[in-house]
Amino acid sequence: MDDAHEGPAAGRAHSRSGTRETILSTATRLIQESGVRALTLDKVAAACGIAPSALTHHFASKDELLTALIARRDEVQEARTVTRDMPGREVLRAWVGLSAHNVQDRHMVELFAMVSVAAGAEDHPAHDFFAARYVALTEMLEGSFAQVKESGGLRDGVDPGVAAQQIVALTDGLQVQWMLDPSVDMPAILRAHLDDQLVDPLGR
Amino acid sequence: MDDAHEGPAAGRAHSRSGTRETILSTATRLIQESGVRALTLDKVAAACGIAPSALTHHFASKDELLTALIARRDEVQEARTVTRDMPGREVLRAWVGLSAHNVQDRHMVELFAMVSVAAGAEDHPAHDFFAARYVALTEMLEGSFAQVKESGGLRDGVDPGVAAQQIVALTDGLQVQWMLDPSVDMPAILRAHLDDQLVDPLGR
DNA sequence: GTCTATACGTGGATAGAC
DNA sequence: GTCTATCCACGTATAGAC
Repeated sequence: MDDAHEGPAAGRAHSRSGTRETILSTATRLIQESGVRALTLDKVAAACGIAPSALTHHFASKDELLTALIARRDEVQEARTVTRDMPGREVLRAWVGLSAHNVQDRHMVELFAMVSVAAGAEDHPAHDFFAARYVALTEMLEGSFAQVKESGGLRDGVDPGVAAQQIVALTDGLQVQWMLDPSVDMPAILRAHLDDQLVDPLGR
Repeated sequence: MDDAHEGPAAGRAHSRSGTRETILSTATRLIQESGVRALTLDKVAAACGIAPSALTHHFASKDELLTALIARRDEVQEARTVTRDMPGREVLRAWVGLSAHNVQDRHMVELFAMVSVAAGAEDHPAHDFFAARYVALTEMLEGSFAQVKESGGLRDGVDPGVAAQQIVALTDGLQVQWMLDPSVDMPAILRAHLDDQLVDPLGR
């Protein structure tokens, strides 16, 4: 993982200060244990064995820390789902599988949903980051849908660009419903949506 | 404490507590002007011309106030879109129209998204309220889809219950994308989704 | 029952010394 | 880079006046 493109306060490539990574994994662990709402910078610092204000040197604000957590999780999940050169259809299948995996990480889903919604506000520090994130995401998926379309796998009238926006939106929205009611079957509902668009069902 | 254990839902039965309504509309106005992030209880109180702690007597917490704002908006929008006895197909059309209307209320969309996501956390005070809200919403829409299905308007394999969850999730998720990129055409994407499920397109 | 005044706790940001 | 120390905003709780 290259931390080359990181935020404003990104360090040199060689710095590799283990502290930053320690903070990220510690914060992740705390969230997985007790949820985002319970997370305070003080607790993170304490769990890291450093002073609260020492965090400031690595992450200028709480929002920045949370955003870094998500960026970090993205890398892991991207590696888990989308390998370059993967056929479009397989990307879609992997996408559905991802939502199945997320069910085991409730608090991380909460974190993700909370921060991406907060970033929707124009004055939020991570607004641009998330905007770019969604552009990249939908473009990637649009490519997958386009690939399926070229091989005649898409039903008439289904536009790859629109389909990409839909699958992303559906995924985000389902997380909200699932948080409110864990019996909501995210993968099944996603698959049903795709099956409405694909000539041949994804199967399982 | 006031009467009984009134949930975050807040009542509409004992409607006229003048001040309560003043607080709600003032808070709404402040949010529409400056967004949710900028809203503090102090500002609300100041704008209402009352002391900050006077808010406590009407809304026990900030979460409760925000939830009441959403409940209030629900009533307006419900009246705007869904009239009882409205044919299922018309409900769906009205639902799409609603998203077109929301575009004019960016900050209220932010409020809605932010609170409903926050309420996803199990320890959030409004968790149960929002869970019930989504159940009511999806059941209403499921009824509409079922009605369309009975008249043969639904494509094979489309389940009314799943379709209801999908349209709600899609709407929520699209709001996130739209906040990050206002060029996202929510109504068009919603309509495209419905047209994939309906035998005859919704048209316009 | 509704308002005011005041104070407390928490949590995030800031400044400067080592 | 990390610390100590401080400050301030905000939400919440308490006591009391009308």
